[in-house]
Amino acid sequence: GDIVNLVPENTGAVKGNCTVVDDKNNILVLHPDALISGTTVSNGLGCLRRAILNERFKIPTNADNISPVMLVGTIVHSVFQSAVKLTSTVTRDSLLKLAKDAVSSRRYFSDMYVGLTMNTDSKTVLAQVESYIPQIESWIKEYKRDRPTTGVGSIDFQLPITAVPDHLKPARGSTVRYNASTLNENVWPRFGLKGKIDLTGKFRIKNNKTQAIEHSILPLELKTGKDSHSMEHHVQVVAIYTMFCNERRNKDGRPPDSLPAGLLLYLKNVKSSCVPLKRADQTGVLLLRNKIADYLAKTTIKKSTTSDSTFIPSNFPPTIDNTRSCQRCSQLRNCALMSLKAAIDQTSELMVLLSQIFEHLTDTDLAYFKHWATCTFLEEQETNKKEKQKRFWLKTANERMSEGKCITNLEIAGSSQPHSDLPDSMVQTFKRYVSDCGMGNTFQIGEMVLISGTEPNHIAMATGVVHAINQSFISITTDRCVPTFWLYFFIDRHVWLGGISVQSALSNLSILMSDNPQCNMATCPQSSLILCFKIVKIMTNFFLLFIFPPREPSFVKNLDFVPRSAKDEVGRMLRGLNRTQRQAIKRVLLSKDYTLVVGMPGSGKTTTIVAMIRILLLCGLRVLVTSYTHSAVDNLLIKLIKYKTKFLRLGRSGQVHPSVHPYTEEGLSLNMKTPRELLKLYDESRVVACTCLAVTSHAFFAIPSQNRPIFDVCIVDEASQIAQPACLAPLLHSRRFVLVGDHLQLPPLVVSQEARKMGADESLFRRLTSHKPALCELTLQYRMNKDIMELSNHVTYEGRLECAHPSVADSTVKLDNYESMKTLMTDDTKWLNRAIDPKISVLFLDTSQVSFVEKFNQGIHNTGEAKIISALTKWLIKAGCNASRIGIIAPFRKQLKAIEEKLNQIEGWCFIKEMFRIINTVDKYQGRDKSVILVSFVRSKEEALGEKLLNDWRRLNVAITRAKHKLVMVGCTRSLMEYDPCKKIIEYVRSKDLVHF
DNA sequence: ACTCTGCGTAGAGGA
Repeated sequence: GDIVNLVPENTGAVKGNCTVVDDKNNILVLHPDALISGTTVSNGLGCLRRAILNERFKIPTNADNISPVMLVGTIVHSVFQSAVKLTSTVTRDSLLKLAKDAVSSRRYFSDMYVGLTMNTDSKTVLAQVESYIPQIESWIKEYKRDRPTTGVGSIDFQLPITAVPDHLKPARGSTVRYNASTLNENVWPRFGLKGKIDLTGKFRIKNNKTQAIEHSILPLELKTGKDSHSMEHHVQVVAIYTMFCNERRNKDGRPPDSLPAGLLLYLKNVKSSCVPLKRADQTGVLLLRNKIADYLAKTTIKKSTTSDSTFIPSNFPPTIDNTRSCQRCSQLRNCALMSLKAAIDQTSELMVLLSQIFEHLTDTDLAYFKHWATCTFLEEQETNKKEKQKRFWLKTANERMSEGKCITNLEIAGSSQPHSDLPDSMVQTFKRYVSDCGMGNTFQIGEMVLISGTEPNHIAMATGVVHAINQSFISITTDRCVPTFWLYFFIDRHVWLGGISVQSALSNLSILMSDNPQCNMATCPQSSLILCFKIVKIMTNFFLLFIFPPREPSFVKNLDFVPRSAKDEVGRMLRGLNRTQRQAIKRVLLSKDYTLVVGMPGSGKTTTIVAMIRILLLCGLRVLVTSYTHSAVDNLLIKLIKYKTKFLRLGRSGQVHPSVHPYTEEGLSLNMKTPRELLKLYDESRVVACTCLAVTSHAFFAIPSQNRPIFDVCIVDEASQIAQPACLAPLLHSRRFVLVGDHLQLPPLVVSQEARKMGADESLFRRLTSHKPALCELTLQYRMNKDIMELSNHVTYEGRLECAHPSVADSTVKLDNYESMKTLMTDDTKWLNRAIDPKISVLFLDTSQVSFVEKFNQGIHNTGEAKIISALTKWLIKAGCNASRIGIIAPFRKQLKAIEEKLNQIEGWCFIKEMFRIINTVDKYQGRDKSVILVSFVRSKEEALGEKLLNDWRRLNVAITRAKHKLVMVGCTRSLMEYDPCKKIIEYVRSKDLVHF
């Protein structure tokens, strides 16, 4: 069942109906849609296991992201590329200027920041970069032949004859034309490989066999380190890049005698060589690639032999057991963790090495890792199944176009322009060659896209971000000039393939298992997986953290630590809050380790967090604010802005809410000249906000562990919706933390049933709710009137919800035209009358007698219910209810579509629905409310329904707690009685006579 | 076949 791609090379190898694939003929690519990077393959040359671990645990285990040496290498590359592009004569001074510009470029700010934390300042970096200038100068002087007539970006090089393979001699004496207009090109070929070429050029050469003059496009790979001429370099550079370059650029596939070769330049001693691509190299590389792709595609999970119910991934490459190389392997800890102790031969030398990794860990600690790693792998496996369908190159451009994921028939409109705000960025504009249908709605500004040429081999030439778009033009921000070899282009939405959630989950777990004192575990006498906390003294003399078994939270006795100067202000702020909110904040202030704040629906959770942040600041504490989604983080920040509280928002500005933009790193560092200023900004920010996943990847947190930024308090909003491994990251950077959420609302989304059975949807919040002293409940709510609240109290909250105010309890929907409209209603529309009547706050419209049966067509939907909902909506608007105050909820996406179709007749509906996000799934409605909520339950079937979405208490709870004044539910009670949560709702509304047939 | 968000990326060099 595995999918392969056959790359036909030699038609002679076809025998009858069969195509021969062997060491001499043709090439087979396994899982061709899994694109493996060139570095991963060359990594696999030394140790396959390490290559896989590198992919799985993307974030380096030693927490030092980029070493100063690497930084220098990166910058030298960019200086070299700029130097090649120079149209004026290259002088020592012009090169020095390039070096200076590169070192102070904003592009390397965050890397330079990491350097600073390791005592490497920009001066040191510049000095090292400058040491390469003479080499760059001599290389360019030797090979560059300026030809002003060829125009900008076209440069001729002369290469030494010895650099060219024997059978091919440069045409006309010794001159080889080298057109260096493409730098740092993306590589995504059909061999299932991806990568970036430093420099691509066009050769004009004479073939000694045929005497013909050929043009061949060759890649050049630059190395600034030692001229090791290692296997790795040859594999990465020559085999992979050459294979690709030849494939993509030299038309008609590969004429047998054209020049498949690549150039390798070691800049340190200016040694360049031309390495021809041999068939054996090519097949060798692809065999290795195929192995890696197979390991990555199938992380089969096996039941372990031990008694516990966890699984271990069985399809993992073996250890190489070479102590010399293993010793300094950056993946050593992860290698050990994936070996899970028992699997390694006890007598091997490697065992000694690995056992050191485990020394500080107990079996319980390891079981925790094993449990969550297993859940993560299971989840990945399930996601992979779906992701495969997303892989866009398996469909034609026109198919993608019709799905709104692609814009075809684009041509270049003018040359790349420098971006006005972003340094080092270019903007390339395209225009639609045919204008039969517009493209205005295809993409949004800020979205990531891929730019491709029209030839099948020219997929993903460059990546970029949508800068502007209208019906006929689209402009893309890229970090370099878009190659313009082709006439026509298409632009695709960037589909994300690598599971960042997998990588970050595994990395977080790995860090938790590290020897870092902040992550220390304690022995657990009880059964595993009960995460809890132990106070461990760490080097900063503060405390944390994770441990099993459950440890009760601890508190200080009083609030004496609040600075005298702040007391009045703190008191004033506390008085502005209600009873339960005040208690929660006091609890947080007194806490030594952790607090859980249960924010029930409409209880002013955001208000409380905002007040909490401001009070913590007044107490002189530094606060980290996170949540899983950007919108949740920004939701808090927007309120914080109103109080003029300063903060630093980390994260891609395209994802950040526009009103928070001035506070993003990009916004705040706009006029910065040196990385030192960035360091200052980081150091001085008392409130830092970002998503959980950003913590695992952002440079702010990436500095070496002993200097890792430690916050006094970390606040995690919507914590009940965050998967446990993802939630760990921010906590590892704080001394104590506050989780805010509601475990009676929706849990983290887990797609794998198996993982869910193992408890993968248990958030850290939920896990810790068993520690009652840590819990504070915000029970006073400002949203629902008493009838709606009572329903929720009955179904979920067991009477704990209270209205914060009598005005909340008694409020009803405002319908100015209701009375005049009532006269229009007949007996036939009695149900409508009852549903709209402002005095009735909760009503269940039972469809079981009219048999509105659900249908399945790319999703479950129910047209009958959709009709009812749209009729209700129209009448509500007529009765004087502003559309913005109406919310429509269904559990299934397809039903939303069905409802939308019915509502499209309303004038200006498209605009209104987008503007006020009226129609959405239950899951997406969490955290929001509307005056009137219409719920369509959809499910109605003759036979049994089975356990599905509606069987989750928490989803039902979310659905019924979104309405302030009016909640109308539409559904087939006969079918819904199958679900216990629905049954409870139906029994309640029946008992109160709130059902209409 | 329900529900769906988060990531810039691949390589930068060392042994």
